[in-house]
Amino acid sequence: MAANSRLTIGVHVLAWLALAERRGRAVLTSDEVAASVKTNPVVVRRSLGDLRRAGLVVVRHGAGAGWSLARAPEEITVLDVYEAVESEPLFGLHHTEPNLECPVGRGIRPALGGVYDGAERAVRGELERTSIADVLRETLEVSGR
Amino acid sequence: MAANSRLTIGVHVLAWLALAERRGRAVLTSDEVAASVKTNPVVVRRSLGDLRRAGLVVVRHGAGAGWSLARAPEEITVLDVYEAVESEPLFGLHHTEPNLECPVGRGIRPALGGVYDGAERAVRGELERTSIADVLRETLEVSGR
DNA sequence: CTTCGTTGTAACAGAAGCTGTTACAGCGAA
DNA sequence: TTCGCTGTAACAGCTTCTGTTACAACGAAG
Repeated sequence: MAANSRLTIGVHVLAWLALAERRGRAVLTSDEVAASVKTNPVVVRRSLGDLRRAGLVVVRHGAGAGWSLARAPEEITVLDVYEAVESEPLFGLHHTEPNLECPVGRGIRPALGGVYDGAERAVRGELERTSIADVLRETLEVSGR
Repeated sequence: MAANSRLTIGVHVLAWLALAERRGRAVLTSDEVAASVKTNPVVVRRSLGDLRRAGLVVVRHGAGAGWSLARAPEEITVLDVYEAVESEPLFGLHHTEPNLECPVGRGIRPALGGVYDGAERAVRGELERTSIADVLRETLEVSGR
């Protein structure tokens, strides 16, 4: 499948907000964020909406409106972003119920569910190890500031 | 996205072949496998084609044709199946290149790539811990034989 | 060497999801 | 009251997945 890029967009947006804040720009509009991601402002607002519902960013309305981080970038992990933007499990079970008259068809789903749960736990544990501040630091090292 | 079910189909097919073999049916046709998965035989042949290219199953043509495992179910891991049926990475980067004039846009992709590589490694390590024989055993425990 | 059941693959339709885009109502600070 | 920005609906284009039909190719059996 063409893997979706929502996690990438979400992390990019937060890293950019974190850098702007460090530079004294506490609030960014979706237009300004979209310029860095190079996509449409509505796409960014959709992503920021997910992040806002998860409590990772706050929004200001009215004149001088825009977005900022809800807490320090050290305290937002990539796992937080993953949970904010992703609702589907990593692996899907059968689209249609397998044949329940077959012993394999009858028992395979719970058996596979255990394996998939383990894989999800592994991914989450790994994503939790990295914060937005970590990503921003590595990003700036690569881009040479 | 609606997660795809190819890994599930692949594991189901192999578990069914393993059980059939244990019961003395060394070779199954795609029709017989499809009856357990409850889907179209062509869908099963597509999955079996992936598994054959990966060396997990062997096919016989002509009269009495059909499929069987290429090696013992204890020596096929869920990771083998994952690699046989899945080509895309777990997480996608930006669809369009971000703004390279922005420090974040310039460095975010390699930084995120490191995080995603770690997550892929974690998933693979977890999938490698379970064999088709393990899945079959748990499946039969659940289905009560 | 013919027969016949099965494989391997192309082609297509329908459904679903993602990205990108336009449009516009709603909000709130100034 | 104004004005800039948000929030969201609606739509198009693209891609992928599943399911389906169709048919050429293969090879064991007789």
